[in-house]
Amino acid sequence: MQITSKFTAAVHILACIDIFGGQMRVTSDFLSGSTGVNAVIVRGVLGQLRAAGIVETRQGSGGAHLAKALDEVTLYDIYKAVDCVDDEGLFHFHENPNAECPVGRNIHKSMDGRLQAAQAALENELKSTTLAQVVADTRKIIDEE
Amino acid sequence: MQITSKFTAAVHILACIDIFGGQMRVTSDFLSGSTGVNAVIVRGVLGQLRAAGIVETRQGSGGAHLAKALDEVTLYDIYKAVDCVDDEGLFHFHENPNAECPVGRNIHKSMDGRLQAAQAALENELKSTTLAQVVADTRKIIDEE
DNA sequence: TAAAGTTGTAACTATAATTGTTTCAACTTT
DNA sequence: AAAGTTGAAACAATTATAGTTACAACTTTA
Repeated sequence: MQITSKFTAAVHILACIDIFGGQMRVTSDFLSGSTGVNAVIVRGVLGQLRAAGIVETRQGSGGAHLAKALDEVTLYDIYKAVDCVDDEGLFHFHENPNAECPVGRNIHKSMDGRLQAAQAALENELKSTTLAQVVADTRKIIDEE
Repeated sequence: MQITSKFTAAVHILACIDIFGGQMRVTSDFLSGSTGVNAVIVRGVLGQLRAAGIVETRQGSGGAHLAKALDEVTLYDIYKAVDCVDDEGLFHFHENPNAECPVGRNIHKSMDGRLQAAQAALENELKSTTLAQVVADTRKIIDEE
């Protein structure tokens, strides 16, 4: 099981928009070239980021732009935007526990809080890092190359 | 994206082994009935739990038994046993970033540590709860019914 | 020792999720 | 009007998950 690669692709995309946005028009085709992700998928990700208020795009003119400051976007915002984990939660209960068995009808209840806590721990960690930090690290690595 | 339901099924199975193990033989067929999970899948999960040293099973005689005290098994041990997340990690990098792009060839490096930290936060939370706690909660809920 | 019941496992199927692809209308700029 | 772009629908390919069928190996017990 793995979280969709659209998440890391989205971070990559946002880093590109910041790093290359000054010099050129950052189109879905360019982003496809940098990420290795199909241009239609890139446009899909950009659409999700747009819906979340993270980027701006326009038909025709082309080129994506950031809609927020880098330090106002956390990895969690991106994770939510690309819908890594749906409303059902990260953990997936087996679906037909037997209600006639005392364990079967209660196991969900007795685990739920703990599983939610684990998911929250993951998400809080993602909230603690901003795009500004990731882009700063990326720029630093590039400069040191 | 969701973590395999074999994880919650495994916890359910272990709770059943503890709660019903005194009174009866807890077979894969019985566990299939309580969990609603196919008996062959149950046997597969039991095999993984056995490989991890958490349960004991034997061909022929039937009936699974716990190989450890309830408070010596954490949710993390079960999560590892049923292989919820493989060696690649919870997060999944897009696979063909362009090495000729400065962002493409460095994004992995600049995100990796933070993604590992997020995964570790999840796993540490799972380490903090034992099967003893889950079974105690389950028994309590059953008693209050 | 034969019968019944069970585990372990391989091979296969069904279903769902993920990613990629094709196609084209709508839009903007030149 | 032409060129380039986004948005989105429809479909295909691939992979992952869970279920199913089938059966050999094993244990108990009658």
